[in-house]
Amino acid sequence: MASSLGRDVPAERTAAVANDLVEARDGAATLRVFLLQLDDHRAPWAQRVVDGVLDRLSSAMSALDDVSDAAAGRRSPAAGGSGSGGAARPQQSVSSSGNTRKRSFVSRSRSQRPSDKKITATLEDGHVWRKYGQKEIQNSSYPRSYYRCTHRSDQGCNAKRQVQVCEADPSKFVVTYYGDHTCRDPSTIPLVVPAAGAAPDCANNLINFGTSGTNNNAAASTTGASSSQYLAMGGSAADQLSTSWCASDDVFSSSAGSFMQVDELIGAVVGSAGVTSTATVGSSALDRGGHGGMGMAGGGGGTASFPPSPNGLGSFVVGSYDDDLFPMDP
DNA sequence: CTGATTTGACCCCT
DNA sequence: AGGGGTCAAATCAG
Repeated sequence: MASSLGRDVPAERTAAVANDLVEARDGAATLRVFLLQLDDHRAPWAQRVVDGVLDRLSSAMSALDDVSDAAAGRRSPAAGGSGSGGAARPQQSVSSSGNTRKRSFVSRSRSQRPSDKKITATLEDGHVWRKYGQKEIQNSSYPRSYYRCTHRSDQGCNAKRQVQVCEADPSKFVVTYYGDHTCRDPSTIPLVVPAAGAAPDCANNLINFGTSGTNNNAAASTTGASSSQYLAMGGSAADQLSTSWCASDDVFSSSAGSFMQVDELIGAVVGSAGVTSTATVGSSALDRGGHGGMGMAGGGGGTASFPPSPNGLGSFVVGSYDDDLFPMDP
């Protein structure tokens, strides 16, 4: 079909560019969070500037998407998730155990391109995930786990991710993200924007990259209370290991509210295109798996698996703030 | 009781 | 035909 557009741009290159854009966006989002710590006068301004950057990045990414879609001769929009092959073809079959299973093929966005891929030591990324499958993969000695955003049902958030233990370094995970979060659940925004007049020192509760939490975010394990409600930020900040795939380690110097200078931060974000996260933030994920992470919640429980959707705390939720909070200046 | 995970089965895509 | 992504019943924890 389309032939002219994508032909000039090698797929690999567009993928690389896309990846850079994703990382830049992440960095900008991170930066945004920090700029919010500024005083009331500068915060809105900084907010707008960063929003502008995010907007540009987003549009660049979508433009790139269009190009590569055209290049790949992609057919389904995959945006809403519906469409693609199967169409509406409800089927019914009987499993070996005698159960009748009806299946409706609504969204089989199979050839969806990853929006991001990271190698990380922690599975937390600030979103609440729900595991919906696990599978042994051909060329891998470790199973692959499939997660989707918890808010898929209530908000139609199509974000997904696949998690697999890194072959080269089993202490790390290869996390592949598909789709973007469209959910706007406040509970996924631990970074509470200080209400007007709120004491700024609550910053410590907003982001805490402190190392005190080296081990397990076991608390983050969903199995506890309703995972979507997990928002322990208020309590002991010391227990919160807010690691993030944004390679925060490279950017922030942690500990008790000591934040980087903004310009330093910008330099870090821009300079290091961000964010290749090999965030070796403790081996929390593994630790967690050790002490009861495995099959802690589920049924049968046999094969080794990943910790059940570790909701992350750290969190930089791109575009998660209500715009109303940041009115435009005249 | 509610909600999350496990796990085998199903089915699309390559 | 087989691999891989998803579904959904079964199971379990809080």
